[in-house]
Formats: sequence, structure tokens, C-alpha cells
Amino acid sequence: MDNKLPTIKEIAKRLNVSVSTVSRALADHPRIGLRTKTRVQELAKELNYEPNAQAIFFKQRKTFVIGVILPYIREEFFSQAISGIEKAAMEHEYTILFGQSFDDPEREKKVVETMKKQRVDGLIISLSKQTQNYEHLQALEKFGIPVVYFDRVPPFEHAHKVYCNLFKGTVDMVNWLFGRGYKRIAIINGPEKLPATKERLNGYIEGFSKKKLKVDMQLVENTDLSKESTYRAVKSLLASKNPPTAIISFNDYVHMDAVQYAQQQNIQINKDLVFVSYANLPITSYTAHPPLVSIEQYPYGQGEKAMEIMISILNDKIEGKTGQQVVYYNEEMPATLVLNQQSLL
Amino acid sequence: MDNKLPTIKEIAKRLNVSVSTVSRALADHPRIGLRTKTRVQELAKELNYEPNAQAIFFKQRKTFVIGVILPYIREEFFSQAISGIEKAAMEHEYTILFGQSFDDPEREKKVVETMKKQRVDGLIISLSKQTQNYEHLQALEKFGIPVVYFDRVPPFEHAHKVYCNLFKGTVDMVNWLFGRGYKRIAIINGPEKLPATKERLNGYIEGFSKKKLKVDMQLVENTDLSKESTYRAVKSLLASKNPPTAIISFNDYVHMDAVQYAQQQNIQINKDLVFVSYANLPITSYTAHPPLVSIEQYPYGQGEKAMEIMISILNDKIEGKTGQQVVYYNEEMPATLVLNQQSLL
DNA sequence: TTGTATGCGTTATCAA
DNA sequence: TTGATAACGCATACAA
Repeated sequence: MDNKLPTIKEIAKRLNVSVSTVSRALADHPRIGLRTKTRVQELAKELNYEPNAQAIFFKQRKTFVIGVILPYIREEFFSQAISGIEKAAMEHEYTILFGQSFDDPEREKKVVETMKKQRVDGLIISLSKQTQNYEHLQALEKFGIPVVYFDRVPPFEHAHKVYCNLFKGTVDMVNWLFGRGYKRIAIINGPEKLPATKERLNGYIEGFSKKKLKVDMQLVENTDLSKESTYRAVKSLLASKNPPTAIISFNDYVHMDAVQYAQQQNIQINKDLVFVSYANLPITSYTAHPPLVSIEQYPYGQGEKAMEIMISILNDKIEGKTGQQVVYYNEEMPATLVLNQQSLL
Repeated sequence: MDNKLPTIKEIAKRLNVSVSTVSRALADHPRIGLRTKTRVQELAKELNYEPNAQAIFFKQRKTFVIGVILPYIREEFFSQAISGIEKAAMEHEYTILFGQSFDDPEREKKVVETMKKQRVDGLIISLSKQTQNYEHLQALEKFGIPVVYFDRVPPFEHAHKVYCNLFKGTVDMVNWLFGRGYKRIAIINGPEKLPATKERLNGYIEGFSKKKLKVDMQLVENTDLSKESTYRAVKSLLASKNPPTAIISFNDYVHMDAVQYAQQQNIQINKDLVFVSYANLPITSYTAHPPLVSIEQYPYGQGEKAMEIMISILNDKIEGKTGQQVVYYNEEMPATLVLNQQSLL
């Protein structure tokens, strides 16, 4: 039952040879007698020997483990992202240590510490929406553990980042709405400190500028992404003297909450008021009112890219070169307006 | 920049003491001079020293890493489950190595191998729906790596398992439907080999028996959980000479696909035909037609329980005792019929 | 109170 | 062709 896993030492003892002989035989080393080699290999197979990766990695000071920290895995965006991360990891024999921050900076910090203790080779993280302090992360880099940020990236420059630049996408979206005759376009934006929020706001303003219009700041609300906060934002928009005819939500989750609230107020969705969003999550296709338009953000691709960058950093480091990389994911794969089937009606 | 992480050896050298002195000082060992202790601890703090868990675990032949393999993390059920797993893990200083099988037995096997190589202390797994061969998993146990199955558990006895016994829940659900006047109750069940499928079927049959009725096997369909397969199942039910007035779906995802198909056929959901389901996933509250009733399966609780069992096994093992544990999660937390708000109307 | 030596599994270097 | 030994970072039994 509870047999210990076999080691080369065990094999060596049984065969009355030295451990180095066994090691060489197993590694198909040139300097080894054919007969000894086969004997060793046969016994190894018989015992189901497998090298102890722990020992090897320990010796190499490498774990082939990458820490991945996400706000909430239950959000489809992040579960898609981790699948992309996993795919790229598998291709390079890396493995994923998993943790969630639940959007709590304290928790995030604790998870980072745990992963540091576990000596992950690198860390891929999408920041908690409240993270203001980046020391614990920058400290990792000081100790030679590279950090790649994706989607929820920090506001400073010197970092490896992968994310979609949604400025242009937002301009396009505003333009699309104008083209459909919607003039009172509101936006429920995200937490103000997030770069993603600023990009959307700038795109929104730019969209209006192109039409030689000025933004009515009454139409700009923010949510901390909680349902309550989104409800409050919609409420405020609906209460305005000149309420919007279209609402751009920060992402599909905000969209779903916003629609839910509007419905409770007996608003006819997509009649009295149309909704558009970001992320284009598959799950919205099951909802009563998917966004008319959603901007694809390629979570799978972002995750994959983040891991690829991580691996290239880890490889480069061996050769001694490092330098930060910033990838706007949608420069390769442009943020696209996706029309939902229903909206073609 | 690229400083190596400090070691006790480094500290010892700087302070001109032996490594064991440093080790003792850091461990607050009694046999150590106060002065030396403070000197060591101060330098350690200054250098941001942290013990190399890799080295310690390697020595202890323990990693404090538990492998977790799930079919699809994008399913809310599993993302809830992993959160429960993570919570229990954190409380006991364990860490999670993450992998998905994507419901592919080959892939599952490969991930198991990877985790074995990484020397996880244990494995928590929810099987791929196609897994028929359990050798790779049973092999783990032979080598002293315990395996805890949850939700999608294997059909054999000798294993640690956590899952909801849905027999009773299904009986209750059938009964509830009868009470509401629905006589033609169909079921779209899951893959036939899953224990979960058998339990539902038995509950379904039992529900009819209680009313002294026999099941019409025309009302029993199976889906392999893919959208296409579910569509086919609904189509077949709708085409029957005496079509159902109520449909029980295997879980909320099957439910969503089933409803989608029915809608395409211009069925009035919950008028012509009512839908009930299992899992009670929060995401369904955003859909156009949540199940009227859904049986809670406590994914978070199951995950938490699975990890707690794992930890108790790992602790017991030190004391030399092991024995399989089977937990029907809902014996502590009975599977509950959950009425959706909409269905109260 | 502190230092020295050993071992965990493996590979690499050097010696035989 | 094979064997002995050191090294990775740490804890610990034993010696001083």
C-alpha cells in the first residue's frame, strides 16, 4: 500500500551499483555500459520509478511552478483567462499554483507571500480592484521572481503587462450608438483608479469629440463593481432630468446587474433604453437581455500571452537579459465590436 | 535587482556564526543566546529572509501542495468548489496546484502525471465525464498520495468521496411537480455511467412509485452534457406523441441549453412547459428563465469538505492509520429544493 | 550556548 | 565504464 516512491538509491542498492551509474543509465548518458543500462532501466520500469521533481528542482533552484492570482475565478472572464494560462504552461512543462484575491488587497498580499514561500518561478496576476500598494509585488522582482500583470494592470510603467487597450473600442462603440440614433449615451464606468477605467473614459470623451459634442458629466457614473454600487449608478442615471437612451457598462457583469435593476424599474430593455458592454462573455447568451454590442477582450488569449511572456522572461533570464514588456493584446487582435444575434433583429 | 533570495548560510557568513546557530535563532529555539538571537533576527529581517519552503519540504518529503483537477473551471459549480477548497487549504497552510481535464480522460491522465511528478501531497479530483479507467488514480494511492473525489465520483467503493446524494432530492422534486399538477414529467439525465445519473434516475422512479405510477421511459432522455446532445434530447421529448409538461434537467447548464432550444421552437417557457433543475447556480438568476426549482448542491461546501478530508488523511497518515471516507455531503446539509423568486409569482 | 556533521534525491565533477 | 563525493537549503542529533 503505502510504499514510498522508489529512488535511484533504491535501484542502486538492489542492483549493487552506484547511484551515479543509475543516474546515468536513466539519463541515457553516453558513458554507460549497455548491459548495465538495460538492467537499470528494466528495474526502473518495474518499480515505476519516476525522478523526484522536487529534488531536481530544488537542486536547480527552479520549481517549474508559476503562481496565478485572480480576483474571482467564478467570473467567466478569469476562468477563460486561466485556461489560456494553463494551455501555455502545459506546452512548456510549467505548472500552476492557484490563488484568488477576492478583490481584497490584504488577501492578495497574503497569497503573494505564500507563493513566494513556495518559491514559484514567476507570478501572473490580475490585480484586486482595490490594490493601491504594489510593494509586495515589486519586492518579488527584486528577488528575481518576475511578475506579469494582465487585464487589471498597475498604473506604473516599469512592469510586464498584457491587456486590451479599450480606448479605440470605446470610440467605436460610441460612434456605433450615434449611428443608430442614440444621443444620450451614458457610461457606468469602473473603479476610478483602474487604468481600464481611464481608457474607457477617454474613449468615451473622444467619441463625443468626434461628433463635435461635449460630454455631459451627468451621464458618467462609476461602480465599484458590486451589485449595490451598480444599482445605485443606474438609479442615479434614471433619475436625471434628461435620462440616457443608451448605457455603456464597464463589463458584462455590470451590464447584467444594470439590466436587472432597470427591469425592476419597469424599463423596457432595448426599447426605452439600450445596453452595450465589454467582455463578450459566452454566459450572456443565456441571459434575458445580452448587451446589444460587446467588445471582445480575449481573456483566453490574454492569459496565454501572459504565460508566454513569463516563459520568455524565465528563458531570457538564463542568458542574463531582462527588460519589461508591455503588450496591448488587441494590437495583435483588435478589440472588436461583437453584435449579438438578438441585436440583429 | 536580481538578488538571489537570502539563505541561512548567507546570514551565517555575514555574522560569522554557524548555520545551525542561525537556524536556531530563527526558530526561537531555547538553546540560543539572546544577543546572538537578536543579531540574527535583525539581519534576517533586514535581508527580508524567508525560509526556502522548497528545501524544507524536500527534506520533510512534503510539499504542502494539493493537486486539484476539475473538468471545466468555467462552470460556476466548479469555480465555487475550488473556492471552498482554497479556503480550507489556506487555513491549514496548504496550497493548490491547478489543472483542468476539459472532460478528456487523456488530458486528465496527463495532468495527474504532472502532479505526481510535482510530488503533490494529495489529489482532489472531480472526474471527467468520460473517465472509465481509474488505474492512474489508484496508482497514486499505492504510492502514498491520497486521492479525494468530489461530485463526479468513481463508481467503486474503496475511495474517499464527497458528493450530494440526490436520490431524495429528486424524489422531492418529482413530488413537488405532482403537487403543482404536472403529470407528464420528463427528465434529461446525464451520462449514463455517472453515479450521479443513476441516483437521479432512481429518485425519479421512486417519485413515480410513491404515486403508484410507472415511469414512461419515453420521458427519460440522456445528454452527454454538450449543447448539441441536450438539444437532441429536448427535440426528442417534444416530438413524442404525448409530450411532457415538465422537464427535469441534469443540472443548470443542461437546463439553460434545454430552455434555449425550447424557446427556438416557440415553446412558452413555464407556461406550455415548466423547467426544474439541479445545482442552483447564482448565474441562473440573470437568465431569462431560471429553473422554477433547483436543488442546491453546495459546491463550496463540497470543496471545503473534500479538502478537510484530505488534510485529515494527511495528518492521520503520520500516525499510521488510513481508511476510506465517504461523505454524502447533503447528509449534513440536506439537498434543498430552492424556489426561484420568479417562481413565486 | 555554539559548532559540526548528516541526510533528503539528484546531477555533475573528478577520480579510478 | 563505473564509483565516490560535493552541492542545493534546511533541521537536527550530537559534540564541544
